[in-house]
Amino acid sequence: MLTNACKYAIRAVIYLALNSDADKKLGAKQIASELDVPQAFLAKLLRKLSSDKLISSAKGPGGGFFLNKENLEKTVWDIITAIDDQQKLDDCFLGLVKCNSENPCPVHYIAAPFKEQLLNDFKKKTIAVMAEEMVENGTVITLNRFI
Amino acid sequence: MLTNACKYAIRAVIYLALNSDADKKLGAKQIASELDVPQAFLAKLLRKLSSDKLISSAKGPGGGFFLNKENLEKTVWDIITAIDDQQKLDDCFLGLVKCNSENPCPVHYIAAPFKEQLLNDFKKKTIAVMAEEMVENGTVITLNRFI
DNA sequence: AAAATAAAGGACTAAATTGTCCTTTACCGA
DNA sequence: TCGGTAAAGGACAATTTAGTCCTTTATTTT
Ligand code: FES
Ligand code: FES
Repeated sequence: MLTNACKYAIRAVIYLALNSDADKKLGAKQIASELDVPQAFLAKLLRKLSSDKLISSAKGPGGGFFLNKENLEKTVWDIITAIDDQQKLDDCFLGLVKCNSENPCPVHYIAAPFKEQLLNDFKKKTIAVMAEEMVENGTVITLNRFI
Repeated sequence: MLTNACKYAIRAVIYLALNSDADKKLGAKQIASELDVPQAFLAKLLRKLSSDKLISSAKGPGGGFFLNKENLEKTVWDIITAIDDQQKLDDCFLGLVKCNSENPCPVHYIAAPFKEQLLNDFKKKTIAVMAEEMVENGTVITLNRFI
């Protein structure tokens, strides 16, 4: 579905949404350790997100990554398309060339509504909204390694 | 979600369910061409399925692969576990170490019911039932390359 | 028996994904 | 202005997944 790279990136951005701002930047090292993800690999992903303006960064002492107002209005979909060259969210679950209701595979009727919902969420909800919902639901803890 | 290998294998078995029996065996080459899948790769998968007694085979002229009664009572889950060493169907969609409702990720409430349904289908429905449903729904065509 | 056929088996290659490491650049504070 | 800090960048390595190819073995037909 999503690559590891993509999952790391999404988690990192949500983590930033919840824990950073222009006055509280976070280093790649710190984020990686909080998310229990390989440092250098995450650093590379953060660079990509930064160059795509999905997150903000500052060099030097006291520097790091954070989200500004524009960044908070991006969507998970923006992250997915930035990291995974070609994403496979609308692929058929059983590998048919095309997933559609005219020629559904045996699990299509289960998979299709799910994919639709998921895509809708990914495309419509901003990072800010996602983060907000997590706070409301008390699911903040889920982003780090302690189950 | 599922590897290509696994998808190929599932499609091949369903294809066999619909088109083969002890008196009408199908060669790897033929199946691969019908499913538009790499021959040698599929052949390897078929060997594995055969050695795991999920499909039947016969060597020599007139030989090939087919499903016997026992084979028809296997499930998609059997195929998945035979091909993908460790499957990732219950992984969290955003890469949390554990997917559960105590610590749901932002898409958990969408993903969880889907995964449950999918797993249930994969584990409960036999190949025979799957194939039957496809015939009833007229979805046979979907297994080959012509959308 | 010989030839043809098709699976069984396994060595090998290719590509994509995941991950590491080192150098450079920019920035801050002393 | 100098030293430390942290991102930017890119080369490189490792692993996993995907796919090919060739040889062997069993079976059938002539
Ligand atoms: S056709 Fe297979 S998931 Fe839609
Ligand atoms: S916790 Fe992420 S899908 Fe369940």
